Amino acid sequence: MVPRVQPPRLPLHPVESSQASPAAGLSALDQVGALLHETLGERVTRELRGLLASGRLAPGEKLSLRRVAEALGVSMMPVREAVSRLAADRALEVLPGRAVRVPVLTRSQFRELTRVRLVVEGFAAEEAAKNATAAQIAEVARHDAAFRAAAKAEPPDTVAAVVANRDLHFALYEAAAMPTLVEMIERLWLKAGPILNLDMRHEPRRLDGGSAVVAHAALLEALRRHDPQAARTALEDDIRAAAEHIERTALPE
Amino acid sequence: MVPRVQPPRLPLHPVESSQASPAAGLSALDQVGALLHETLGERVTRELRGLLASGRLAPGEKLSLRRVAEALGVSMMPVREAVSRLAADRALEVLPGRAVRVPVLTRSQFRELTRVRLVVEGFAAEEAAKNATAAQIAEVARHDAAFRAAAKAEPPDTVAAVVANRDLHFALYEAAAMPTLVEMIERLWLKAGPILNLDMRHEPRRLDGGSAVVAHAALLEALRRHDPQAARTALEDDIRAAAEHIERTALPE
DNA sequence: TGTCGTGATCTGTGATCACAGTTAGGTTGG
DNA sequence: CCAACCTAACTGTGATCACAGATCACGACA
Repeated sequence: MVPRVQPPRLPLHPVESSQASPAAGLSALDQVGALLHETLGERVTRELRGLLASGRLAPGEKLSLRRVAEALGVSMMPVREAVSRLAADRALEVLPGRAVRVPVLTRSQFRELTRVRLVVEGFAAEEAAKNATAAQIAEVARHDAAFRAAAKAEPPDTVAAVVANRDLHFALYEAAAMPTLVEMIERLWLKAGPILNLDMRHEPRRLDGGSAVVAHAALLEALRRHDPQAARTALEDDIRAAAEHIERTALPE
Repeated sequence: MVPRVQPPRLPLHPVESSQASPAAGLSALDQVGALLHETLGERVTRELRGLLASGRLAPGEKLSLRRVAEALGVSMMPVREAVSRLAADRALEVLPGRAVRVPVLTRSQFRELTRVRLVVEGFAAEEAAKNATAAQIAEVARHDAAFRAAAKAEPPDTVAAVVANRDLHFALYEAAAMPTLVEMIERLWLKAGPILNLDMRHEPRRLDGGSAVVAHAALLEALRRHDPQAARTALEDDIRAAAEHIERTALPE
């Protein structure tokens, strides 16, 4: 009865063990039960988030709850919960009578998203420049090195570049020490992720153009000088350059 | 076997028919199937949102899926979906092994939320001042009048004031013509709603102090002059005044 | 009188089943 | 050969059942 013998396995990445950093200065007993509990629904949510953020799920692609459930080896229930959450964030959309699919951004939607990102992430960059510790700056530098390596490789390692770029940005935002803000930015990236990364996958030569490399270097220097205004400008340049490229090449209508 | 004969009916408000404003310039046929289809889960989500935004659900209050389902006359399933969505937005939180409850903001969380609101809503005010049509400005003025009436009544009509204040702010944000931005602000308000409105309910004399009235007047004048900078400043004053009052009176630890 | 154990009852989570609506494919009639 | 119908498969939604863990109150023991 099964229409195809081989179920369409989704390209799942391994569970990234995002080990919570242990809070210092607590009795050993206090941290025991903390990281144990993770719901299946949360796991599926994280899985789908990763797929979206890395562009493995293309805009317009349709998902089936049952297919996803089968691919992940769980029942339909946790998938429903995950899709509900992501749909609430507009990271997925459910058509009235049909299937659930990855939203396709119109040009004007993408432009608005970019403007919001400039405001919110620009603010995060300012705060990060004010508050960043030496260790946090070093972390950003580490991801910057990884990004440059991936971009300058022959041929460019687009997958590694996408990951390094994401890590670099969020290492910066974490340095702002504003959890709500970081969550908000994650939601924005979830919306933009599919186009951004789908494009980078198709057009790896954008990497060696160097606009991102230049912006990242300026960002790091501003961070080291604790110069909020320069950090914001550098980040805005980075976002704007990527957005302009997307608008030219990968946007419908 | 039921512990109490009278199930604890939630104070549900009637379904506010938030009739979507008809998009102008469309064939009548195009909007037929649009508002027909509403899932039970979506309805419950809207219901809970209203309860949160209006402060009918106090911070720390615990909810039971079965109780809510019973109160709304639906099965547990749609409630689960609604709670999943709201929990994804941190408008509700589910304790690991326990119940789901309205989050209790710490002082530092509230401060961060306020700072983010200043940035995001300040930007929205700027854009609104640039783009607002005469009709949109009139709409804001209408809600301002309603707010002043509620605030100056004897005794002050706190419920009407909360509604008018919300309508005023979102009429402003709508004028920015950035849907993603408005959604983002709605999420912020959902987090702050419980404390803000719980406080206004307990301390109605904050209304006649007039800081909000003054800020709203300045906002309207800036809007009429299409002065983005003044609009931002007025809105920031409004947010800051309310936040300072909350910090003084209604915050734990 | 204070404290610990214990069982009933509640919690959210997950799975399974039923259903109405839609889609797509295959067949039939022109 | 093309178009229209019609059926079978698949969609998300909702309900119901089962289960492990946590809470709370009552009662026994010190």
